[in-house]
Amino acid sequence: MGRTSNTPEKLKVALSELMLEHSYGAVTIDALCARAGVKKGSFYHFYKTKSDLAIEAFEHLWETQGRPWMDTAFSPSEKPLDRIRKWLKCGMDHIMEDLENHGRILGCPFYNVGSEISTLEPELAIKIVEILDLHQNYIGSALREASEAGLVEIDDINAVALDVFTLVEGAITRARITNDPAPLYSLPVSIGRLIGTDLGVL
Amino acid sequence: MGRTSNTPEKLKVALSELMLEHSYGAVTIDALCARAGVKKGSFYHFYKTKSDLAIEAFEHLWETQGRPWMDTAFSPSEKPLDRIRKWLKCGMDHIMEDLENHGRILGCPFYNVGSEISTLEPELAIKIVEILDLHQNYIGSALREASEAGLVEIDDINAVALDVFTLVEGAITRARITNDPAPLYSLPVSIGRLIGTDLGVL
DNA sequence: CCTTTACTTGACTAATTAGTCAAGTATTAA
DNA sequence: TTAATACTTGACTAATTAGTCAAGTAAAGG
Repeated sequence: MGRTSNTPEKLKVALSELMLEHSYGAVTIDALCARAGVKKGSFYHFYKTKSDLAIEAFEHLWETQGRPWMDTAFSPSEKPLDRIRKWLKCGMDHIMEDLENHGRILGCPFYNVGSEISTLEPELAIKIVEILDLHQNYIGSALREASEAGLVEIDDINAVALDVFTLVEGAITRARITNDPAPLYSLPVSIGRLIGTDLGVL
Repeated sequence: MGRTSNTPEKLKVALSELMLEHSYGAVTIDALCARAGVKKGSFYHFYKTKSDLAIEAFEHLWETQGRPWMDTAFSPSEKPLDRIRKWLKCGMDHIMEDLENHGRILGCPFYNVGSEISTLEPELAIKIVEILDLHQNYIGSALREASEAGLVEIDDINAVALDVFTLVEGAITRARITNDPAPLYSLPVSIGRLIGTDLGVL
């Protein structure tokens, strides 16, 4: 009973965008509501704090963007190493789209906001870590398959998956800081070194 | 003439600490002055904005901590690859000290704040990029020497130096987000893969 | 159709934060 | 010693931001 509403969705999208365009802390409730096209009372009808909304916003971001992207790239229909190539390619394309649309490299919301809020918003940090781990598992499972197929020789697959993901996130963060995609270009070669097989050009 | 003052220094130190403990945006002028033991009027006597102070704070941080650390680690008296080992060792020690003193992994101020403010404070971002480049040059020059000494075989030394630095920064950032030093342990091995020579245990 | 109720709105208060300033103080350098 | 002045202070204003609420609206479900 009573009316229904897509206000929560609008707020999640607005916060996701604003966090990435500026920073988590720089997003005021007023600016958030303005972007969402919603009045402040509505925000407080659904959420107690910005942090509460952020947790849902990150879940939403993962479900609507992260997971679909990862599922596509890491589809079992591709050969294991091709999955990693496809992942890098899609990520790169997405970053270049941001650059065209915003004139900025926006980077990864999970890493950006994670490092910003880790000492301030423990519950939000937990959610972010959860999602980072999900990403990493995709890489781990591709490497495991590649290893089983004899395409690579890796002792500690989880450690290498972490390295690969860490290098990529580090490069994306650097790209955001410098607003320059240059640090991303060498990733296929560098990841090749980490896993012991050149990934070639994307 | 007139009195002298160490207020600017106290403010730089206070901001450096608070940025790392919380975030750049979360530091209010009031909190900053309280930490520095200084009244707000004094802050405005010396600086126009927090961003102005931050630029000097980062310079100060580099001169008093970053550069001495890098100069010690990358001393020409060490063999080129030992310099990288020493750099990692010192960094690791420093991070573990933070963990003991604050109960937190605080990470790298340049990377943390850089990714937070890159879309908001262009001049501050420029200063941060400048300092990141300085760090990277130390690695590049050690690798160049190692290469000339035949200790490693690397085509594009600058690219590999970037990779090494990026991997380390990515790992430190992850450690901050998760408040767990685990991502750092594998760095010597992983960097070994990037440069083509195992660095062994620190 | 009509009742119930979830949602919306705008106008409000309270709290925080930024920024100003005139008066006072301490130190330098002549 | 003292005059000049750089720095300090606390009390102030202004602006921003968070958060509240009573009254109104619209849709779901009977």
